[in-house]
Amino acid sequence: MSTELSKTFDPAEIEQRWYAHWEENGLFRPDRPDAEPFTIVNPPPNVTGSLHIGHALDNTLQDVVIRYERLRGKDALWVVGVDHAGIATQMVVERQLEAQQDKRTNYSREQFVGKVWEWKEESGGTITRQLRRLGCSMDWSREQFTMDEHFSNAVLKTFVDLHKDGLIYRDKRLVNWDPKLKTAISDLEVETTDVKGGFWHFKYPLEDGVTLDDGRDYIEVATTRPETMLADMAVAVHPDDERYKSVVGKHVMLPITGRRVPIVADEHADPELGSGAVKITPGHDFNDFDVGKRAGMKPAEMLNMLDGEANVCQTADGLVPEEFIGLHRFRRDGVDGARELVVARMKELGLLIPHVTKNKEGEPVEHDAEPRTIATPFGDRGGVVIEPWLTDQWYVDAEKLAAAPIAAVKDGTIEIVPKAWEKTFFNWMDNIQPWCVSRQLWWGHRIPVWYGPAIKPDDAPETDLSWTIQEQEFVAENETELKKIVQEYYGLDEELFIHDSMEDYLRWDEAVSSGSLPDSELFRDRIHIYRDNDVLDTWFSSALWPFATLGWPEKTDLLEKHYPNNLLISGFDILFFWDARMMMQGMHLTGKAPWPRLYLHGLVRAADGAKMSKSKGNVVDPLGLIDQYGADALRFFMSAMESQGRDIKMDERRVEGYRNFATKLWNATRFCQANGIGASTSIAAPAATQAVNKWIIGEVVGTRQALDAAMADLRFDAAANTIYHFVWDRFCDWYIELIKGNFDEETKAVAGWALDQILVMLHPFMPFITEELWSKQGDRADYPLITAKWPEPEAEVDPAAKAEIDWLIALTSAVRAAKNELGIAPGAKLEAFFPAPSALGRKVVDENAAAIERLARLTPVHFAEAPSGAAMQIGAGDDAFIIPLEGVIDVEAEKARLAKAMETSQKEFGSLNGRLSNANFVERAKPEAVEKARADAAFHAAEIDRLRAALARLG
RNA sequence: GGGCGCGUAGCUCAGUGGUAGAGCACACCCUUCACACGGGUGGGGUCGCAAGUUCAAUCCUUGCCGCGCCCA
Repeated sequence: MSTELSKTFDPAEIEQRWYAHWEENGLFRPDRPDAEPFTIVNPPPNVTGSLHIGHALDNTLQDVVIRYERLRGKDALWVVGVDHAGIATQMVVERQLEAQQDKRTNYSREQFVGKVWEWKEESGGTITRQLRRLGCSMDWSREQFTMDEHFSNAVLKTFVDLHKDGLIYRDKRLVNWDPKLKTAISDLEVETTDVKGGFWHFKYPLEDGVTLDDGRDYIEVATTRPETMLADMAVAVHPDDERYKSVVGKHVMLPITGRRVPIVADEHADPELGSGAVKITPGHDFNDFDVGKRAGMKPAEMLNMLDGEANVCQTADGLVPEEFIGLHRFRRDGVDGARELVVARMKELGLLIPHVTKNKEGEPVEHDAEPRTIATPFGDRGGVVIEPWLTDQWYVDAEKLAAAPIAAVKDGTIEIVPKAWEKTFFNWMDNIQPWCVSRQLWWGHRIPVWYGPAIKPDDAPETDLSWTIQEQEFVAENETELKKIVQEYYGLDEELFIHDSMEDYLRWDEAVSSGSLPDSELFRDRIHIYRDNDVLDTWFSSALWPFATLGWPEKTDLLEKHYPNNLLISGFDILFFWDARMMMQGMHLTGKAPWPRLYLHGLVRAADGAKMSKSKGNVVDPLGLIDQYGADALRFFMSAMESQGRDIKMDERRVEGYRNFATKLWNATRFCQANGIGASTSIAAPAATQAVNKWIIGEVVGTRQALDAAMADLRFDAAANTIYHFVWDRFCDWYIELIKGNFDEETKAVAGWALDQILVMLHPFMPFITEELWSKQGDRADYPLITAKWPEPEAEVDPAAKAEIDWLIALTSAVRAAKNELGIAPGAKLEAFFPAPSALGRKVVDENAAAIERLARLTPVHFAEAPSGAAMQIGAGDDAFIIPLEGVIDVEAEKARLAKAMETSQKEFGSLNGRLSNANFVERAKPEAVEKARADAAFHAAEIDRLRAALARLG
């Protein structure tokens, strides 16, 4: 029996109650050992994070899919977890320390990491609680964290395996260095922004009495970063540049440092740009680094003039004047830096070439620099200008790993939806750069590499002592393995002393040479090694998410069954960061594509189309929307607006509209209950004899087919709109109206069944209200909707019933429209004549007299000629009703109405007839098109006749 | 500079080689016993501009204009 619903729909109470019920009863992952698996993994949000509108979209779409597949009987697994988010999380905890006038470096690494864990335990669950409010049906029982032991082991194994395969290596080269966070970041984490800057022109004096062909004794260079001249190592000119051919191979004397550097020929120098000569700072510029290498410089020889915080330090040649040491690279917080001082000194030396403009009076005005817009790299987290910096870092050979994913997308093993993204994907993958994966942080997966002194290679000549300054790398998953390989290298009987950091090792080394520690603490007889300080890029670990969450590298049953996953849904903004890297790691480590399909959705934008951001203050909080309209309404909004990757503009009115939709369904169910319509007793459609019941069964079938088709193509908008229109326009507006006053057993059974089907089909989009209504429609405690059965094609469309009801709807609509236009009260019941009924028309009128009286408000209907006199004429399909209204209607208004209809039909007929009389159309168009045109033309011809007769009747 | 996407009713968006739709907004009507977060009816669009392909173009092609994003 059904339980009476409250008069009003209160989402908050229902949401809270049902979510707890589902989770407590394990309904997010019912035990279905023999069912076909369906698996998705969530993009793990940052453990520091809280739910924003983008999460709401992303997780709604995933939940729609997973609930749909669960209802279809699959062993649906939605893996959930959070990401340790190295930089972001470390920043949060450091900020907390700052607030207490404390800092990270006041603690040991171990202590600090302990503090991060404490914080994680305390507030790391925020976002997972919020996902629950959205109704997400993830498998919380297996919640994952990238720092979990098994996951961490997988990360280390990956590093070791990639290293073994030669796909990961240490290299000294320029990295994108974030001087605020004091870590390297990958090129994807750099955002280039145009900022206003300057272009300074300097004279570099030529050495040894050399002059240019035009007699000048200096070479002009221009730069946007004057401070880097302290580490200049060359001046480059284009090899074909006639102006400078004579000085290639000669030298200039750098002002300020007095460094003598060569003039080299390199195609990097653009003769069109500035003077055509460029200063080369290989240690602080990516292009210059390449020029330097081409000129024969080794990375180790390249001069570095900045420390990790981008303050000036002494270069290896000791030529930077003392006054520069310690200055920041450029002005910061109102304090001048090295840039400003270099410019000042150059000006004093008369070596600054001023930029000259004219003022209003036409007089020349000198400026230090030419104003310029400069594309400047910023760190996406720290927000400060990135410094190209020469360091040792670990790199993944992304180019090699990219080959398999590229092939997989090309041959369709992986389908990217929408397809337009494939081109972007290829463009990036084809030009992929080595991936810098080491980060100078404490929070994260520590790189499993140790360093020790090198031993003399067998083939090294006695005179070559270069090995003595080399370090030997040991890469191992765990300490046992480490000991094994270290002892193999040094000789099996050596004992080890492992320092936890390079700093510890250096302290020990210092103590050995200075004798500052007693011999008993030095362990001179052991081999001393130390561990790499750095941790791995967070994306290096999250790239393992589709399989390491399932137990990899162990061959677990779960992994066996649920890997590869079936689908990945993510925002397009992490296509490279995460999706591509999952493909690379997944295909290399498991030999399989992580999923056959990748769905990319867009961004949720503010109502005015701007990107939401905290600084703009236009952020819409999804939890606020849930409070106001309910989670179901927000979810439905997200689904209905999601049309294959297009950005979604936030439109609160629309969320409100979907709340109204939920209310509509609530009230429709209340109405059903009030009339004895309860839960269906069968999954198959009940037997039906009445047209209206056969019709609604057919409509359910059609809706389900359209919904399945939309879901198969991941057309969330089409799926949502399909069910929306079925519920409102078919079920509520017509079916319920048609059955009012006719609640026989058949109708009650069919109505109950149709409502159940609605609840099932709508459930993926609006899980809370549907579950509530499902439970209140009948006692189904052991059969909750979340695990109910998706409608199967166990019912048929009855075309005859459909034609009958369509005719009835057309008649009703036509009568209402005519009354409205003629100003007749909508409720007025009118007597009608139906002199020449079609077989269909006669049947419908015979069998639905009550409905025609109630909806069309025609009664009685005579199958007879109408009496002469003024009357209005109503059409339904090929039929015409004559409604005498002598004295009641405005004859002129009816004439105008008919004339307007006549005009429309004539225009249509004219157009159709024109096409049909075109031989080209009849011969060359598709037969169906011709056939349809003929039928339409015939209809309009008949309509014109009917209207003409009606007008004639009016005189 | 290269690439991608978008331009359809006042707004937010679907859509199809056969003459255009939804939600909201708007106008008028309805205190009809599920629902005014409702019901009924209606107005409103040379589908950015131009040319081409085609019997037929909002849809395909090219160019242009405007907007957005990504990469350099």
